[in-house]
Amino acid sequence: MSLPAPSPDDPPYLRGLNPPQREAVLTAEGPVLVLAGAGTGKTAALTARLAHLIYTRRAWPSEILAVTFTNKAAREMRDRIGRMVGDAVEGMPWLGTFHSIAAKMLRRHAELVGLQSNFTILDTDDQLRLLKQIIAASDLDEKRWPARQLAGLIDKWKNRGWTPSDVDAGESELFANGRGADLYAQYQARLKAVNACDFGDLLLHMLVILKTRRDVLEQYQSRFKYILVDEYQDTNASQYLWLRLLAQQRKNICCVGDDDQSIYSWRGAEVANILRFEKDFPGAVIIRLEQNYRSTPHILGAASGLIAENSGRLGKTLWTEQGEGEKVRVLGVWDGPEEARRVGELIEDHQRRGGSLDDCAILVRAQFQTREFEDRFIAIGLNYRIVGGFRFYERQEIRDALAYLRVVNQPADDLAFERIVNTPKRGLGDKALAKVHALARAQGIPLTLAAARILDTDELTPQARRALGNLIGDIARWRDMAGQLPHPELARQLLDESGYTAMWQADRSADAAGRLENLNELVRAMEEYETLGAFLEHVSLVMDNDERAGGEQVTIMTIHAAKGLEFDTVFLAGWEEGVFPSQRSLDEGGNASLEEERRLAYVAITRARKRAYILHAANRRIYGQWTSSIPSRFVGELPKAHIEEETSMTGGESLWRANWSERADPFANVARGTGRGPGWQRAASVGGYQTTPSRVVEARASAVSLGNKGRSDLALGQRVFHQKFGYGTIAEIEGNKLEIDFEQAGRKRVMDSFVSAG
DNA sequence: ACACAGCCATTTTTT
DNA sequence: ATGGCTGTGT
Repeated sequence: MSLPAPSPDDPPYLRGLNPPQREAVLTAEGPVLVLAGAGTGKTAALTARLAHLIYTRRAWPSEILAVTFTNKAAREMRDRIGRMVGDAVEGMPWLGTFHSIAAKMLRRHAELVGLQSNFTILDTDDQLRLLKQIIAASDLDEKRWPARQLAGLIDKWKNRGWTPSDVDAGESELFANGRGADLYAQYQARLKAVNACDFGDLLLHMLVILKTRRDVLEQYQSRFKYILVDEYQDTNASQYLWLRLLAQQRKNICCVGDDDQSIYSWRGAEVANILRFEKDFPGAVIIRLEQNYRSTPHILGAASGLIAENSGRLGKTLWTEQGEGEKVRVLGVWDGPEEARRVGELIEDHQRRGGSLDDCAILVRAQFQTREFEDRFIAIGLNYRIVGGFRFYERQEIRDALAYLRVVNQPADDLAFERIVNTPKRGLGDKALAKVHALARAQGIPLTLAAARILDTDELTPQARRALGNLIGDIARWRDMAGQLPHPELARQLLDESGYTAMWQADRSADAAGRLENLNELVRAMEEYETLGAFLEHVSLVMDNDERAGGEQVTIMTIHAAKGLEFDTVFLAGWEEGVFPSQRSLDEGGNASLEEERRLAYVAITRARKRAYILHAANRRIYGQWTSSIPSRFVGELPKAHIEEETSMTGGESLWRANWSERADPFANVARGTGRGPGWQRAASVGGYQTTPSRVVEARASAVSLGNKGRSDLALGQRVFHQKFGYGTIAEIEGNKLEIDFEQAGRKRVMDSFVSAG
C-alpha cells in the first residue's frame, strides 16, 4: 500500500489522522472493510473519507450513499461533515438511517408495491392493533397466540428479506399451528389496504423493487458512486441484500464496523455479514483501527480481557498511548437501594472535587434498573436525566394528536381513525364502530368513507349518527383547511375543535397539565417542517427526543443507548447473573446470546474515558419479589490486574459462593426445603433482619450543590407541583434544592427543576 | 356506553 | 409493583 506520507500540504481533513485512519480515508476505490475498535476515531475517519470523496471531485455529495443505524449517528456525521466541507452537506440527501433512506426511495416507487406515495409508517403500537384484529378474525385464541409474538415473527421474517411466500412450512409452524405465513399475508394485505407499511416493510418493499425492477436498480446503481456503511456489524439480512444489490455495479463500498460491538442480533443483525465481507467482495481491502484515543490502559485491559472470552472474533488488539490511570473498581453491595446510594455518593464526591455531572453516566442492562437510581436521586436532589425510557412521540396525548393529523393527511389511515373516533368520548362505542367496520369491509373502503356513507342509512342510533356526522364533517373541514393554513396552525385549531384539548383541560389528574404542555410542544415542533407530510415522516422515523438539558445532569441509560457515546466516569450497575447477562439470554439463545451479552459488557466498559465502576448487588427486588443473586460471570472474567475489588458485605464473597452452588443445582431448594441466600433469609425472617454491613455509610443529607443558583419564582410556603410526588408546600430552600411537604408523599428533598408552581 | 374492579402476565435491548 | 385486559355492574 503506497500512501502519501503526512505532509504540511495535506488537505485539512487528513490532519491529525494516524496511518490506518489515513488509509481508510484514501483508499477510495473498491471494497473496503474498516474494522474499528471502540474509541479508535472511527467517525473521524469516516467523515474525512466523505470529505475526501467530495474534495477530490470523485463524487458530488448527492452521489454518495451514507447509511447509519441511528438518527443520532446520522446527525453527528452530518454535523461533522458540515464542519469540514461547509454547505455541501446540504446536498447530501442520501445520508441517513437505513430506514429513512429506504422510506425516501419507497415514496418514489410506492406504486410498484401497491402503495400510494403518501403511505403511513406504522409504529409498533399500530402494528399490534392491526395484528390483534387479524388474529381475532381468524378464530384464534388471543391468549394462546399473542399478537406480540406474531409481530416478532413477522419482523424476523422481514429482517431476513422474506415476503409471505418466502416463509416455508417450518417457519410458518411457529405460529398458530402453521398459520403463520397465512396471517403474515393477511397482515400485508391489510397494510396495503390502509396504505401503510411498518418498519420492516420500508426495507423489504425496496428490496423487492430492486430485485424485480432492473430499471430502478440501475438508476440507483449509477447514482450512487460511493457507498458508505456505518456499524456494519448491525446489518440484518435484508439490509445486507439491499446494499449488495446497490454496490454490485461499482463495488465502491466501504463498510465500517466492529464485530465485538455487535449487540443487535435480536433485531435481526447478523455478525456473519461482517465476517464474510471478503467473500462477498473479493479483493476487499481490510483496515484495522486499533489505536484507542478514549480510555486508560486499565479500562482497555479490563474490556479486552473480557471480550477475549468470546469465540469467532475477527480479532483486534486495542492499544493506547495514555498513562495508566485508575483500575476499574468492582463494588459488591447488599441490595439495589444500596447500589443506588453508593453511586449517588460517588457522584457527589466527584462533584465536590469540582467534577461535572455531565461527565458521569450510569449504564444499565435493562430499563427497569433505572428506577432505583431515579428514586434515590430525587431523594438526594441530584440532577439526572434518563435517556430512552418513554419517548415523547410515544406518549398517549401525542399519539392521539398525531392520529388526528394522520386522518387528515391520509384518508385511508384506518388505524388513526379508530384511535380518534371516540377520543374524546363522543358516545361512539363498540356497537357503532362495529357497524362502520362491517360496511367498510363489505364495500372494501376505508373507515372514514364508510363512516360517511353509514350516515345516509338508519343503521345507527340517532345520537351516534349525530356524533359521527359531526366528526366526519369536522374531518372534511380540516382537510380543506390543510390546503390553506400553515400546518402548525391547522394542528392548533384541530385540537381545539375536536375537543381534544378540552378533554385534558377538564382532566383533574396530576399529569394533565404536563400533557397539555406536551401538546404545545408538539405544535411547536411542527413549525420546523415544510409540510404536514414531512412532519409525520419525521415523527415515524426519528422517534428520539433530545431533551433540552437544564444545567448539569447525570445520564442514566441502557447500554444499548450508550453505544457510540463516551463519558469520563461510567457506573455499570447490576452486574449479576440473571440481570446481566439477562435471564432471558441465559434461558434461550444458548452460547450465541451469552456472547452477545458479553459484547454488551464490552461496549459498556469501553464507554469510560477515565474511570469505570462495576457494581453488583447480592439482593434485588424483581417483580416486587426479593431475589438473591450472585455476581455476573463477567465480573469473574475481568483480568485481576486491571481491577480492584471491594465489598460492603460482611463475610465477603463467601456469601455469594454459597449461593452459587444452590443456583447451579435447580433442585437444591426443593430437596432442602429452604434456600439459604441472604435474600432468602430476609424474605423468610419477617422483620428483624441483621443490620446492613458496617462499611455502608448511612445515607446522609446530600451536599449543597456548588454554584447552583436557585429559581427566583419559588418561595417558602408556596404550593408547588411535582411530577412524581404531586402537590406540596415548600418547607425549605437551599440553592436549587428544596424540601417540600407533599400532601401524599410526605417530606421530600427535590431539585427545583422538577417542580412547577402549583 | 362507560366506569370500575379484579385478574393476568409481565420485563431486554430499537429503527 | 405496575399496568393492560376482561368481565361485571350501573
